[in-house]
Amino acid sequence: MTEKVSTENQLRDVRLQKIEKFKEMGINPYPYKYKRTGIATDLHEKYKDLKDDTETTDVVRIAGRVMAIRNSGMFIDLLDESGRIQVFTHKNGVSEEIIAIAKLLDIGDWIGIEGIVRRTKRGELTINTQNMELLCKSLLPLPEKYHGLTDIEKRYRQRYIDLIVTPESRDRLRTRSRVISDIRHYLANQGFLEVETPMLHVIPGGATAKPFVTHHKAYGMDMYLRVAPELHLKRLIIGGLSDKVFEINRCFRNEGVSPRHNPEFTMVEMYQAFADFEDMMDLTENIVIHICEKVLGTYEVPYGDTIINFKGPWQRKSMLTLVKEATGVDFDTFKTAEEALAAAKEIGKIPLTGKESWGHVVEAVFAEKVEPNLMQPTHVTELPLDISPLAKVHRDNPRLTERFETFVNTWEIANAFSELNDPIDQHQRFEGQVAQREAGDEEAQHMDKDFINALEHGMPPTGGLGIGIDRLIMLLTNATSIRDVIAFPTMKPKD
RNA sequence: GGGCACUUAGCUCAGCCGGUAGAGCAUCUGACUUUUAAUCAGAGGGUCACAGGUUCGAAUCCUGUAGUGCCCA
Repeated sequence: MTEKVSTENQLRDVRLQKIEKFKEMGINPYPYKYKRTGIATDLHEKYKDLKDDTETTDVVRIAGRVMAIRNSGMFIDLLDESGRIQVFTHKNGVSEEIIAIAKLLDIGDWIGIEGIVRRTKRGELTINTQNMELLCKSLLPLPEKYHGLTDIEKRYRQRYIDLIVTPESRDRLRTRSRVISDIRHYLANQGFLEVETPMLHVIPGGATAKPFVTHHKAYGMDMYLRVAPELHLKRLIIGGLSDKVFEINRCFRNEGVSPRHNPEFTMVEMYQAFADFEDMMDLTENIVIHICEKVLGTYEVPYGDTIINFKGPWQRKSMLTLVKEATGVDFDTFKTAEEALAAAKEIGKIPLTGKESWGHVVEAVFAEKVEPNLMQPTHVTELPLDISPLAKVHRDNPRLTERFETFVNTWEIANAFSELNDPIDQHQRFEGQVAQREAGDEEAQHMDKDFINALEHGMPPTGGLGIGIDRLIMLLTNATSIRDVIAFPTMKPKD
């Protein structure tokens, strides 16, 4: 036995031996169930007025994971889904078998405790063990109790460990779940029908983005993971399935990874017949304000050094106005892309190739000069036509669309428009996109003839809105990375 | 895609101008017993991310690779 074993294996071996000891005692280290009668926070609430150094006669059954062992096993901190509670096991109060079980426990094991509720003289609510059952023996050690798991990479790769030892991670993902569930209920209450549309697309569409390619064997063809559900949701509006539809689901974009971009992310998209982009602005605010009320209980949300105030109404300004305010330049006065490019050059530090259209120039100036200052919720309205291939032309200005993007903390969290329902116009826009693709723009959209065909059957005036759920949850939970609000973020394999 | 930084025990971290590895927690043995980062005594535990190079000698200096983080595009 000269073979060297790692510390981790040594620690694991010790626990494997403990499993054998349990078996020798006739105890199954992986039993089937445990009937509990209480959880930690409920007990803390129920007995909050119990005086120090007082014992009740109430017997409860709790279950959880051993998180700390003090005084040679006399005190155990148990963690269940609701929180922590202390367990006290004294050799004078229980059978020898229970003392034997307690001696074999490690941090990380799951146990069930039946016992009497009391409060210690130091004020800690405690369950005095009468009976103890091993519910699952763990083999691997948990991170250190004081510092927890600080290795960011390990927290993402092994989220199960992070969740055990990092309360903030549990809270964030629980908030995420509540936010999504709340949006779902809010929209349902507003008469929106929840639908599911394909993840596998033959033609990727509905957003300006690079798609993932996959392959369908039986059909012998490549397919794309969807970049947006937009075109299918509009088909449902055309079909009259419901005047209001929505979908909460994953989209996939084959782009770089950053603190604000995960290759797969969650969007809610909703479409409302007979509504326009102004109605969608109201809807955006109402949804977020509703979440603030229901989930956070406040409109003032701290993020980093600032406080974001979600209380409505939010500022609404056109992109051209904002650009004018920031630069003093009114791009609406330029008739051609050349004039706009020259003006942008004059402003300086705008990344441009010189081949941009008028709208792309406006967008670039906006991104550079306005976006970094949009901290409080702001609807940026009336985006240029040539960067909005699915939006309806503005009723007052043919170079603009009835579209807005909502910015919070400098991030775009929503994108919406009066949906283009003129099939001839849409066909021309697609052709423009195809031309951009052929000119080398990988993000430009494809021609979707079936979608044009659908539009030719008539889509009522419709407002459409997409909200990026992950970024919204980042804002609501003060998360610095999108990876903090996704349970299992995309990570490159280590080996 | 570019720049910078990080990677040492299961976890959290030291390790200086190059001399062959340290602490706390966790684990094990024992003591103690109403603790809460329990305490006390002792013990075991390392491919210093990986691959090269310089050197008598590398965790340390150099180059490359990988992963992660931050900033930029």
